[in-house]
Amino acid sequence: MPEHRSRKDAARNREAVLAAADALFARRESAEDVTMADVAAEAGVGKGTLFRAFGDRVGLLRALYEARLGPVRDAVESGPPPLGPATPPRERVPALLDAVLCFKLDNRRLVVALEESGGGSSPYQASHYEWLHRLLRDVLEEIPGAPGSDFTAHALLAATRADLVEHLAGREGVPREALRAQLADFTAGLLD
Amino acid sequence: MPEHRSRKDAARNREAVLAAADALFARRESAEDVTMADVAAEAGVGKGTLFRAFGDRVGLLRALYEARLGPVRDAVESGPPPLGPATPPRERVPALLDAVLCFKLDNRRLVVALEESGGGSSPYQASHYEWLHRLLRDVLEEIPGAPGSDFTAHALLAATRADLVEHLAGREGVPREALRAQLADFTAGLLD
DNA sequence: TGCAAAACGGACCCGCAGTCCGTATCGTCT
DNA sequence: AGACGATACGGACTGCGGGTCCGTTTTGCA
Repeated sequence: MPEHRSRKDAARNREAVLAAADALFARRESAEDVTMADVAAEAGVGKGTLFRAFGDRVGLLRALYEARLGPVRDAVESGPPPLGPATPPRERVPALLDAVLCFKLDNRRLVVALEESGGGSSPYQASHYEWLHRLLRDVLEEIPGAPGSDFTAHALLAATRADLVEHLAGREGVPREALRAQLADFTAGLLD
Repeated sequence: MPEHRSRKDAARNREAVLAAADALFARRESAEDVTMADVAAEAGVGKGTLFRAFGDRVGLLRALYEARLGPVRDAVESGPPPLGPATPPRERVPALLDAVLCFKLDNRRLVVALEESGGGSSPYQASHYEWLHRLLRDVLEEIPGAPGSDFTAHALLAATRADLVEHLAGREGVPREALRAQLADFTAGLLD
């Protein structure tokens, strides 16, 4: 039993807001022009409710992000190869990066919004980035002959930055499979 | 002779604004909390003047950026090795990346501000990015055995993203030389 | 010196994130 | 069931920053 169950209306409103935000991000061109008031209206809820549930804009974005990321996290932490922990490092690195790339392709607008939000040096302070970085670094560490896995992990993840993906896939129209292939080539080039 | 000399007061105010913005970015913690009104006040100028001279916030940032970038551009386009055009490709690639990294280290706050500004998929629409990308890609192209130089150029540049640099050098306190060495190792790993 | 064009500057407007507080709902205790 | 404290609701309200407007001042040419 959870210590303090949240009230039923609160829980339902939370879901409504999440769904509304999802719908709006899907519908609108850029996440930039989805306002908090829009989300509240779409969810049929007051702004106060929205902010109480998520704190601020970034909180909402993060909540959505975490929800979408869940399956990937599971696949990585306890799934079968080539993503799961039983995979040999040399195969797992490209698999991880491919998974990240696909995730960002599937959630472009949301991820762009999240990576841009919160001035200063986000997205590098977000917990999911730290998780991913650590994981990738540790896997790289197990491949002999790779220098500076910490920076290498950062650099590889930087190649999947949301706005780069958006630029290539969205603005320049590079097809999904081509992008995946290029990223795969790139990482392959590194690991030899 | 320029076709239309701008009026003397206009020119002087433009310089004053540039200098003021420079000073403020140097003084304040983050570029995020330098407002246009601040810049105008520091320059001893009205907001109208500021906006007439630079169009908008991004315009001001770009102007500052171009001014700082000028020397680098010259060194790359017509300077001596290892940056200039006479350098053999295999040496020029790391030299270029090192130059970019140093530039971003020296202009952290400004570059972070510029890369974050203008929603959507900037910084990939900025002309200087396109210039840099093309250049790097063309140099890579001349190294045999490197696949997909277009994406590779993007990926390498992504490793010098301003917010990553800010995170490592600023937040985590990685020393300048260490960062340069890590980037050098990384690119060396790719080119073999 | 006179006068139009160009530039000035700060009051003003607008849109949005985030707050506040009077009202409505929940769930529990008797 | 009734009632009452705790919790949540919602939308009017605030603060702030980017960008505009327009009456006033400066410039530079004749």
